[in-house]
Parts: sequence; structure tokens; C-alpha cells
Amino acid sequence: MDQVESYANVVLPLAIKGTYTYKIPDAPEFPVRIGARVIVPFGKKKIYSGIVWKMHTESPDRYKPREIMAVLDPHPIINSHQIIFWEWISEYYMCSLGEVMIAALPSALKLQSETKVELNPDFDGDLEDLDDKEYLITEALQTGHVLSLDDISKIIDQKTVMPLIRTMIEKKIVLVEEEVKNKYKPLRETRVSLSPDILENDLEALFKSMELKAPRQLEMLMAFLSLSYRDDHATEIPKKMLMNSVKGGESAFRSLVQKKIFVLGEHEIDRIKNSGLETKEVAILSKVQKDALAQIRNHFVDRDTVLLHGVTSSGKTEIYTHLINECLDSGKSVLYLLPEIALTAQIINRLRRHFGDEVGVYHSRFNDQERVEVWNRVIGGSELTTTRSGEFNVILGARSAVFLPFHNLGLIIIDEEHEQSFKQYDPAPRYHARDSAIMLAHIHGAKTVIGSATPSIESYTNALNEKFGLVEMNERFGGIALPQIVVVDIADETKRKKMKSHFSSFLLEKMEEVLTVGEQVILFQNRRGFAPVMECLRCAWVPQCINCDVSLTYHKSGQQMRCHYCGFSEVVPSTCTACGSHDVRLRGFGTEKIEEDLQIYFPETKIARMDLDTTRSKHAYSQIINDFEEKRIDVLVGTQMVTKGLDFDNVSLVGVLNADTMLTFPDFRAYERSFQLMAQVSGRSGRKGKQGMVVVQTRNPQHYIIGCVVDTDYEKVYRVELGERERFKYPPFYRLIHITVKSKNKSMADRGAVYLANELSNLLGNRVLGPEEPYISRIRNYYIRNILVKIEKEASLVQVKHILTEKIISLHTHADFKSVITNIDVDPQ
DNA sequence: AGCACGCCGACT
DNA sequence: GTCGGCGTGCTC
Repeated sequence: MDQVESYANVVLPLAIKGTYTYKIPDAPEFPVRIGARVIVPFGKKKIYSGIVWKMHTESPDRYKPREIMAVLDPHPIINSHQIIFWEWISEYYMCSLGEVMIAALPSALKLQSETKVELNPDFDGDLEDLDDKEYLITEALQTGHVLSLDDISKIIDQKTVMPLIRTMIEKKIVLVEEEVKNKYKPLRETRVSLSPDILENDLEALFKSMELKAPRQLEMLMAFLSLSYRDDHATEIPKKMLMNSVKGGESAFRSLVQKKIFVLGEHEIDRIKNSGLETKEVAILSKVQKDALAQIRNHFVDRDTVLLHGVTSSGKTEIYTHLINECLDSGKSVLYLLPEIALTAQIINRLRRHFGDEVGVYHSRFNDQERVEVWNRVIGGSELTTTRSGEFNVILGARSAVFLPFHNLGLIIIDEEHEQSFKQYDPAPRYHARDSAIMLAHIHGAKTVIGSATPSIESYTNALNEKFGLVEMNERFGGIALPQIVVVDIADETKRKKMKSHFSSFLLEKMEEVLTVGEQVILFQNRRGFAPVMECLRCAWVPQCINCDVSLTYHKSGQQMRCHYCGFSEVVPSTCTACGSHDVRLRGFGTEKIEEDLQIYFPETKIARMDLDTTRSKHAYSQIINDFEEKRIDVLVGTQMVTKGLDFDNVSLVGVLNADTMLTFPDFRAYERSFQLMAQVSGRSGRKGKQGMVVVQTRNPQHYIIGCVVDTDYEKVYRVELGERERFKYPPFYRLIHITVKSKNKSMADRGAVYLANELSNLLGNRVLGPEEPYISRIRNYYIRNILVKIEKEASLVQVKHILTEKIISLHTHADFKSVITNIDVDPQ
């Protein structure tokens, strides 16, 4: 009987559409499974690890499939829920499965080959008839063994190297091979134990013999015994720990190993350290919290998603903790999403207190190796690693945590639901973690709680329309009063010459008062539109980026002018490039400038800054937060980051330095966001038994948003904004899809965008807006044009997306626009 | 995404 | 004249 040939459709970690079909070799070492990784050839020479998406026996007729080279995983690393989830993301956000794979998998699980060049052993070593470049490469190979194409490109300072390498292959100087490396390496540790031959009564004799002849060895042995004793009579001690306790003990250690008194063993250890905390019962809830919890449970009877609208400090976290506890008791796991990495540090401690080492963290600050370990501890019973630590049943993470391989989700919590950082902007998939998580919960049959003090207009509408359950908490926990909010008109202050730098006299006075009694201050400066730039006083020239249509930003450290879009930098100019004048000075201010000016008014005060620049390194975030909590910092100056749900109990004054930069931002969500931001920072002020204060500096004290901030009137903001949204055709009444057209050629960007907009308008009519030139019209040398599609709720989204796909393909096949790049952003933020 | 093929400008 | 830049098409 004929053998039936089977094939696998494989997803590759590339931004290309669809899956690729490979033949499964008819051999016992090819136990191919859906959701497991296989190694496949792709194109002329590349080798990738792809994920098996489908298996079938239909032989493709248009091409002859190549064979799968190897199976990487005996068991799937992607479960059936994830397969459905990935497909939903790819369809809804209009991206390829490959792009989802890139976003979803830690890169240590995405393998691809690298071309390695090495010396041909037949090469006689004669460098005589080589030209300069060949000589350089050969010389490097003779000393460094193998080189990547990148290395070679650097050595000869040239982009294209393959033609050159090919001639060298022909001349039999070099060989080339494709190498796939497993990027995940378990962390190993050497541990020391006492040889089993040494019995307890031998020790005495051993000590005696060493006492005179080998005092260092004795010291080492004693250190071992004391460490062992301290660690509950452990038989094994990490070598590192032992060496740390005996300084310069290397040779003594070697002798002990040689004498077979110490025995060494290699172990794979976890990068994710267990906290070893003792767990406590979850806290007892207040009456209000109990009520809210009961309401959530009640809604869950006939709703899958509940919006918990609770003012800042109303104690939402305790409610989440109780929900998590119940979910774990029912044997299911929990995903807890937060918008910012900064927040995980605070919340993790609170969760670990109750759930111990069942809680795992996952976010972009984790390196790849750590991510693989979290991944494996979510899968449970995987064979990817050999260390067997407990499974994580609670994952606390930023948006990318939605991609972890959950198999038994019971509950998803999305805190600070309104935060825009839940939306990924670049690269694709441009997914919203809140909306995706609700879909993920649906796939798992799980429940979702989204929480916020200032819900997004979309979510609140869903709640009022009873699509979500709605639970409201209007009191701050423990009877902490809402802060007093004072608005200072800085236009007026400026006129009366009462402004000092960027601080009103009132703010400075209040700061003085608060600092004197040992309380802390948070100052918030939205940097957007207020970055410090250099300007010529004579001709108003401002240094511009050479690649982007933006001004360069002044950075004091390193005395540089930097582009925040492409990273271009140059030295601070001392003269104007345009007119040669020496009168160039700094204009505008960012957090750096505020920190500096503040120090002048408060020379004794410890001031720290929290923004993108000071939190770049891995632990910088938690370091600053820690220092502030422990009162090693008196005043914290920061951007958006300081507003987000951080809880400090000694802050009694919060200053918003300039509310106008946010209010005047050209975006339909500007007012909503300004309110959210100010409400959030205000929530940082106030402590037990004392009312806090918030000072808002603005030139528009009569603006309705400012009034709502003062009155903590979320409802009004919602009502007004909802009206505007309806009037101007924005969500939640209309869905938006944003299309970006890019080209290095300005005219091509223009014409391509016009062509696409026209094509779309033919079918979609006035739903299509644009093209328009964005505020920043060139980034990294690409000219950018925007098209916005507004789709009424009743219209078929699928149909519109289909039209978009068709017309974009038609743009790319048009001879004039082949090199035009397009991006699609569904539900842009 | 990467990589090869093929067409045009700045050098030997 | 050629080398090497960049646009274009294709990958199971």
C-alpha cells in the first residue's frame, strides 16, 4: 500500500503573510505536533525555527515542498488556546501570524541561522595574490577562527559582502556554513559538598592534621561547615558563596578538591529567584470593599467582564487579591496586567505576601533567558528546561504577558485600564492588551475585571450599556480625604512677575511648608512639546535633526543635542549655524531643567528625577521608587511615569507644573487624557489622617477639564467627551483604522497616499479622511502621510478590512508605488 | 525579514 | 569600463 505523505503548515518568525507548507519526512525521529517548533529551510540559505500550525495530506500542486529538517520540541510550546488567540490577533489587528509569533515568543525560542565564514583547511596560507579586502578577511580568519557576515562587513567597512565572499569560496580560501544555535542556556552553578567518604569522626582528625600544615584549608573547611549549618544542614553549598566567605581561598579550595575532601557538582538553577516569603492570609476587606467584591461576583453570573470604577486609593488591589485567591482555590490561574513596569515592583510585593512563589512577573525589562524560564513555568510540566520549580499560577505583567502559554486561565485583571500604554504601536501586531485580554479570557472561558479611577470613555460606555458589569467605589480606603486641589493661573503670575523659573510663588511656598515637616513632594511635568531646545536669539534658528522633521533636544549629560525619534546626536552648538551669532540659548524646559532649577531654591533638599532617561537601566525604576519610599528622596520630579498608580504614604503635595501642554495636544483624546493624568497624579497626594494638596499650574484656569479635576468630576468629563465623540465620529460610536503611508521620496509618499485614499473613497465614501501630513512629517528619512478610516458601529468591520487589504495590495502592485511602505493601526490610541 | 538579481552612478 | 549602491521580487 502506498504511504500517505503528510505535510505541515508552518508559521515562520517573519513579517510575511500566511504559513508555509513543508513535507514531514517519513521517519520515526519526526514526531511532528501542532504547536511545536520545527527547523525548516527557507529561501536560498536561511534556516528558521517555525511553529507547526496545521497538519494535512494535501500535496501542494504549485510547488514542491521542502522537508522539515528537525523537530525541536517533542511537546507543543503553544497550546490550542494560543492558536485561536494568535489567529484572532492577526485577523483583528491586520497583521501576519509571523508578526504575532515575533511578539509572542521570547526570542530565545525563535531560532534562525547565521552565516558563518571560516578558513578553508585546503587554503595554503599564502597571502600573496589576495587583494586588500581579501587580505583583511583572511588575516582576521587566521586569528579569530570564524566570522559572521556582519563581522566581515565591519572589517572591510562595506555593506554588501556576499559577492566578495563568493569569489573567495571559488578561490578555495574560505568555507561558509549556516549555523543554528539554541539561544536558551540554563544557568549553571557549581556546588560543593563534603566527600561521602569522610565520616563525622574523621573530621576531628582532619582538623588536627590541617591546623599546623594547612591553616587556609582548615579555614575553608570551617567556612563550609558554618554555611552548611546556617542553611539548615545543607549538604551542598554553592561554590560562589563559599569563595565569597573566604577571601583569596582559591588555592586552598583547589587542594581540598584534589584531596577529595570537597566534591564538586554542576546544577541547573533558576534565574527567577524564589522569594522564600512566608505567605499570609489575604487582608480583611472594609465594608465598601466587601460590597464591591459581592457586586463583582454577582455580575459574573451573567457577564464575563466587569469594570471596577474606584477613585484613587479606594483599595482596588485588595479586591483583586481576594478575586485571585478565589480563582486559585478553584484550581485556575490568573493574569494580572499593569500598564507600566514601574508598577509591577510595588504590586509584586503585595501579591507575594499572599501567594508566595506562585506569582511570576513578565515584562520587557526581563532578559530573554529569564523570559524563557517564566514561559516554562507557565506552561507547567514542559521539557524545555530541566530545572523543576513550581508552576506560576499568577502572572503579573505588562502587555506582552497576554502571550504566555496559559492553559487554565480563570481570571484576568487589567488595572489602570484606561492607560494608553496597553496599546502597542510599533512594530506590528498593533494590539491593545486590554481588548486582547478580554478576547483571551473569552477563549479560556475566564472572567475579566478591568479597573480604573478614570475609565476610558470606551470602557465606561460598555459598562453603561451593560456589555460589562459596573461596580463603583467612591470612597478612598481608610477614610483618607480627597486632596484639596488649588489652581494657579501662571499667565497672571507671570504678568505680576511672581513666577520663579517654572514655579509659582504659591507652589514654592507650599513646598517649603511640606518639606519643613518632613513630608514629600511629587512634581509632574509632561515633557511632550516642552523639551529643551537651543535657539538663536538673533534669527530664531533651532538645530534640527538631519533625518527627521523635528528639533533636536538638549541633553545636559554629555552636552549633546539629541533626536528623540531616530537617536541622531551632535554637540551643543556655540554659534548659530544659520547666521553665525553667538547668542544661542536654551529654551523650553524638561524634567532635567526643573530638577536643576529646583535645587537652587531648595539647596538642602534631596531631589530625584524619574523619566525615560533615568530609568533606562534594568533596576533603575525600582531603585528610585525604593529610595522615595524610604525617604532618601524628598522631591520626585517626573514625567507620566510618576502618575501611574504608585502608592506612597508620605506625599502630601503634588504639583502639576504645566497643565496646558497636555490640554492643547492635537488629538481627540487630549481632554480625556489630561483629566486622567491630573486625576492620577492627584491621587498620589494625601496620607492617613491628613488631607493632601495638589497645585495645578495653568494658563487656562477656566478650562472645563481643570474644573473637573478640582471637583473630581469624572461623570462630567465622560458626558462632555461622549458628546464630542458622537459629534465628530469617534469611538465608541465609530471604529477607527489608521493607515500610514511612508516613502523616502516625498512626492512618492504624497502621490501614493492620495492614490490609496482615492481608491478607498471609491468604495467607502466619506468614511475615508485624508491623506494628511502629520505634525512630524518625516522620521528616519521617511516622509509620512496619514489616512484615517472611520467606520460606524453597525457596518461590517470584516468587509472594511477586506477592502483595505485589497486596496493596499493594489497600491503595492502599482508600478509607481512599489517602494511605498504602509502600516495599518486598528483602534489607534 | 533576508537575500539574490538587475539596473545606474563614482571611481580605477 | 567596473564596482558597488539600491530598488524589486520571492521565499513552501
